[in-house]
Parts: sequence; structure tokens; C-alpha cells
Amino acid sequence: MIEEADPVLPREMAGPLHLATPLLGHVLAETLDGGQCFRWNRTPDQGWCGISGGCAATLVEIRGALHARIDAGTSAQLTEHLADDRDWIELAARLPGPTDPHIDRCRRHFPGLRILRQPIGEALLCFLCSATKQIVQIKQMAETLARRFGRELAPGRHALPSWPQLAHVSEAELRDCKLGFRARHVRAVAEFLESHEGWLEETADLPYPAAKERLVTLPGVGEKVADCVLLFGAGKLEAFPVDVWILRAMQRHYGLVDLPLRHVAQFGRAHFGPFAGLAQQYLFAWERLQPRDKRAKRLS
DNA sequence: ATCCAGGTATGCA
DNA sequence: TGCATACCTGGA
Repeated sequence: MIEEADPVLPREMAGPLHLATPLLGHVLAETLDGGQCFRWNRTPDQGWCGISGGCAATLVEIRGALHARIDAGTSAQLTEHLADDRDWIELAARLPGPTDPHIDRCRRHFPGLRILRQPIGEALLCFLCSATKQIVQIKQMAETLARRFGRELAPGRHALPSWPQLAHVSEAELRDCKLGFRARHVRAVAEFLESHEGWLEETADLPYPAAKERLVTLPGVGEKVADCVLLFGAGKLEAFPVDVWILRAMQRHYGLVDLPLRHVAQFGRAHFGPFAGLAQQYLFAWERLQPRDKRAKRLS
């Protein structure tokens, strides 16, 4: 992707990142900045710098190969975040085949698209903030929260605040981070988690249906957010979050017109099976390519 | 200016 | 169940 100029990675600190599944170009971009996580940003030289948990890293393509620099934390944390222990090509191949031409098309356009592994607390925080907001705005909220309440991992690079840290933050301070009505939810969840230590981690260990049942009892967490938290924060690939984009995709490509959100979610899980969450990410990526016209808008 | 954006909670047929 | 409405705020 980057041919002529070698990016500005200090050579002694950067190294090639060997991944089981290649991750380059627009697939890398869609993975890091496709709405599943909100903490990766472009560097001036077309690389990526991001933070997940206690790991801050910079990624860049040099003559068609991915290189990484660890700015804080360990390279093991980075590979964990990139979920490279799974074979994403093979998982995609297990989604519906020739009987589903649309998924086939998505798969060919984004080969190796993957679901990143995020700390569950971070996924919960970000998706609590996601209600009726665009990705850019969510990223901005996350950045402000991190800068203001999170631990500094490297100069100017802050981790998201943990829930125990958030427990000491007032609703007014949260609103000051531009969270709007979401501030009340974050505040309430912080209070709940403060008096229920280990609750989130226990939830992550439950099977998908039970875990979801628990999550939706949290204020501000509905079906969609719960599915996002379980998919991106607990590796439950059968979770199938349905938002307006997916609704649009299911109408356009699967003929599910005027169906309640609930039914669309039900259909998705039945049709796509144990890796419905990966299918969802493919559908989302494809839909984001489409220019938005009046017809598409009206659907929501 | 006016509208809308990766939803959720609530109230009412 | 199904549908309508309020909820914050910044950017187009």
C-alpha cells in the first residue's frame, strides 16, 4: 500500500508483525475503524495508532507487510487484541455459501475481516455511548473520557477509564465529555458495578443467552448494545447486533421489509449460525460502502 | 435553521 | 406485542 516513502517508525522499535491471517489495506482499515472499536486512528503517514486495554501500538504497512511498534504494554497484548489465534478466513468460509450470494460478495470484498477482542468493560463503556451517534462522535467521546479519567500509557496516549475509576466520576463531569443523555446510563452502570464486583467478568463467562439476559438488566443496555458487548468484549461470535445499518442490509439483500427489529435479529442468528457476529461485521462493512440516499434514510 | 445520528426506556392501544 | 416519543449534542 505504501510504496515510496518509508513511514517514520524508529527502526529499532518497529518490527514485522506476523499474523496467521493477513490484515492489510482496506480490510485493516475496516477492522480497526469499522465501528467495532473506537480507539484506532490514522497517523499522518497512513499508518494506525491505537489503544486497547493497557496496550498502545502503532501499525503501518511497509511494502505490503504489516509492521508494529509497541508504545506501551506488550506485543502479546496486541496479538490478543487482534484475535489472531482464530483463523478468520476459515470462519468466514463457514458462513452460508452459494445459497447466500450477498455474504459471498462481502467475503470477497473484505477477505480476512475479523472481530477484534476488547476488554469487556471498554466495550460496555463505548457502546453505552453509541446510542444515536456516528462513529466519529463515539470516538471523540471515548477519547475525551480517556484523556480525562484514564491512565496515561504513553505520552498523550490514555487508556479508557476502568469502571472502578468511573465510579468516582459525576454525571455532570460525564456530560461535560459530551455524552448527553448517555451520561446518566454510564453513571448508573458505574454505581451498579461498584457494588457488584466481578459481575462483568462473570457475565463474560456465561453462555451467550444467559450473558445477554444479564446485560440487558443494566440501565442503557438494550438488545443491540448487549450483543455488541458480547461480540466485541466477550468473543461470543453468535451474537448478532441489529442496528439501523443491519436493518437496511437485511431489507436490501434479504427481503426482510417492515419486520420488527426483533424478528430481523432472530432471522440473522438462525440464518448465519454460530458465527453470525462475523456475518454482521461483513454486512456492516458492505453497507458502509453504499452512498446514502433518501430511500435508505427513510428506512429507519 | 433544521435534521439526523451503530438506541433505550416508557407509556399506551 | 407493536408503535410513538423523549432524551443530549455537534455537525452537515
